[in-house]
Amino acid sequence: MENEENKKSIIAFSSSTSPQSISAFNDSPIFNYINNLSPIKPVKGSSVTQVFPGLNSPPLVFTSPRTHTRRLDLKSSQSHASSDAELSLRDNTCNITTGGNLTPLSLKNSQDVYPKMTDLMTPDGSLETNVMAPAAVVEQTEQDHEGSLPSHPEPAKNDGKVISTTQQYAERVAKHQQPVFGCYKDYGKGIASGIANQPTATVIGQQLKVGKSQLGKRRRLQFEAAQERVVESNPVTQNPSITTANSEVIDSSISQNIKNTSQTVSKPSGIGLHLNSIVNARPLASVRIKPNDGKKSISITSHVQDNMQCPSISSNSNLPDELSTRREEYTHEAAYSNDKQIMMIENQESFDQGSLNYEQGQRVDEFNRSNPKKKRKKGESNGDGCKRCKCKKSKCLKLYCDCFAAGIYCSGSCSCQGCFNKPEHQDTVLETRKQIESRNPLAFAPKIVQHLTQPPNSETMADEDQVTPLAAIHKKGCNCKKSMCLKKYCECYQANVGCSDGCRCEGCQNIFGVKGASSIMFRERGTEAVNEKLNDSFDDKLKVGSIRSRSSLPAIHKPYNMTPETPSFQFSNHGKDALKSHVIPGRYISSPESECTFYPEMIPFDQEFMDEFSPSNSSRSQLLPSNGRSLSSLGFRGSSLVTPVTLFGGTKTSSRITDDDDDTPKILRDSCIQPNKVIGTSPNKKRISPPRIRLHELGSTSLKSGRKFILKSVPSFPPMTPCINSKDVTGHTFGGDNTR
DNA sequence: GAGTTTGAAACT
DNA sequence: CAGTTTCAAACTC
Repeated sequence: MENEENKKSIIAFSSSTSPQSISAFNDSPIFNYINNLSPIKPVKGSSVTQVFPGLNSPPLVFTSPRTHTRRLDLKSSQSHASSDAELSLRDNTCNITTGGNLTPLSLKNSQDVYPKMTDLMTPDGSLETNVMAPAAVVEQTEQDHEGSLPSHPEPAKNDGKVISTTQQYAERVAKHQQPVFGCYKDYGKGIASGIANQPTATVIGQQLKVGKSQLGKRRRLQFEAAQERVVESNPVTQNPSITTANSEVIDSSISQNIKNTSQTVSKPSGIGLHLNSIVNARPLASVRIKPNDGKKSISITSHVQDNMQCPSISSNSNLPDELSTRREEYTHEAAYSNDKQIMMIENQESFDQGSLNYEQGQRVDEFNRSNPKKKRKKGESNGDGCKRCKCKKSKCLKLYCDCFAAGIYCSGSCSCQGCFNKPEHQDTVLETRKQIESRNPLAFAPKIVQHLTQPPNSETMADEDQVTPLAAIHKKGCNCKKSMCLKKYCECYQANVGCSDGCRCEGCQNIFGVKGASSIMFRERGTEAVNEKLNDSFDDKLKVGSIRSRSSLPAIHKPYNMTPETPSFQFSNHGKDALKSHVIPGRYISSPESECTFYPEMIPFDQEFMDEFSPSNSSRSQLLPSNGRSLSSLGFRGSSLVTPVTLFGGTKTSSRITDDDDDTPKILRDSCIQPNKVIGTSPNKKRISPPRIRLHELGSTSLKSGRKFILKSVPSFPPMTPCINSKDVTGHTFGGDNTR
């Protein structure tokens, strides 16, 4: 009975979008409770990036107005979560979509959002995610954690070991399989496989811990899908495959000291993987390990990109005030604060090194912030961080236009003239886009592709501190003649990637790598040079500063270049799994032991699922136990969406360390390559991370038990062209709607 | 803020 | 595919 009631409540809340229902909700004890938890004051309005409906190509913004609706169905599904594979699949889809689409920052106006994106979420149209739903559910869960949550398949057992201090709670929740935060829950495979429970439990435990320690944050999490995802992004939390031991370790480490934790979600970038999206890119996230009173603390910081915001933001009338408020808050935070500290985990072991990069990053950020001029130029973004164009003749219907190229509509912040890149001209936009794509199928595809490179010194890599280098290159290459690839005129430089043999540049001096030279060598040089410069001073030599700012975070800059926004986790295995240099859609694997640079991407779906269905999912970050088993469900993934093709088109099932085993057509692979992935790499290929941080260290047991977490990069970028259905230009583009 | 430089995109 | 033109961002003053 109780379960039924719960379900009803949840559903009712979820489904209700009417003012009355909202009002009712606001008056509910739960809501009050929530309000009491957070000091944050409600603000109205939320932002949503306007994206071209029906664009398959680069997933730009994942937000969709509909995301906020139909939550009922989702909820219902979840609460009724069954082992049904189909259901799981749908959930998974939903989740994926949610993860990508719910970028907090981008959600503002549902009506501006491309309709199709919303649809993407649910194959049958019933599973759209609703940001609110999670919160409601959470509340329900909390209030009722003792009791009866929806009937789910019996959750996996924790072997009697629970994960943390909040273990009890977690377990209870886990049993009910209630999504604590947002959409991540145990979507997809996890559910189907029935293994989702454990992870869920872990996640919940962690979240709870965090939440309890920081009510305000917790509240945000509840209301902010994105934030939820941040939490979800925690590798430990989402992966069903995470064993109890692992969970325990991680959890314990987390529980030990969650302080100063500001959980925020990375700002969504409305820009896809196109080079444009990379411009002005900043580190999305970084992991820092630093000593803290004798304890090792790991802080994961997501760096929000100023420019990744969508130009068009409007208020979302569908959201309750509270939600809107949260969104607003988030938006502001994201807009004005590039660095989002997502989580801090403290461990009791001593810290040795590894904070350098982070510190540098901090310095860089500070530098950026302290240099308005630079910042302004750099992003040419408006106050809210949205990129804006100034097209005068192209009508914003050509690739000249950053907005168009990025797949987003121009907004009021743009100073373009005769702009057609607006929702009201959707047809024109789509048509033009089609036209361009017909000319060049990959016109909207990411220009930056990553490739993993074998660590310079494999022996060195034995060191756990090593991070597998992940290099990125401009697919097409630049053609610079005068800038020597040292200015943003150069697309390679702009993307913080080195020039490659594909470049036709003259006098290349790209600090990220010179054409024709060993990328690693050059990158190292570049990084070192950058670092040196950083050490010199931040205030003088803007030029240098410019370079520094972009490259200053050796470990980080790469990642952010490529990724627009989604946070993802990455653990390096020190190159043990290093790939040979090649373009990879995302087979990046690194070990947890080394640093983790990551984007707080949260994709709630099970990685294994992805593995099985996606040929090109490689870029997605994924935690894998050393034994090769996927720790999926960590929910880390690129901001980008996973197109249906990406998710289901493939047949590959396992090891995808190299492209060799990838059946994905080259075109798909290329297009799917994600710039977004996290690259836990330092430009110089040296260990970036807080070197000594190893998961096993985090929790004394986990690693000792022989398990390692390997972060696998997952492609967040959906295949563009290949995935495009000539007919289905309509929408479902970014989310994976194509899967249907 | 205006003007210049630059290189990608578009065109031929 | 190469050459030219167009375009808007990056940059300079």
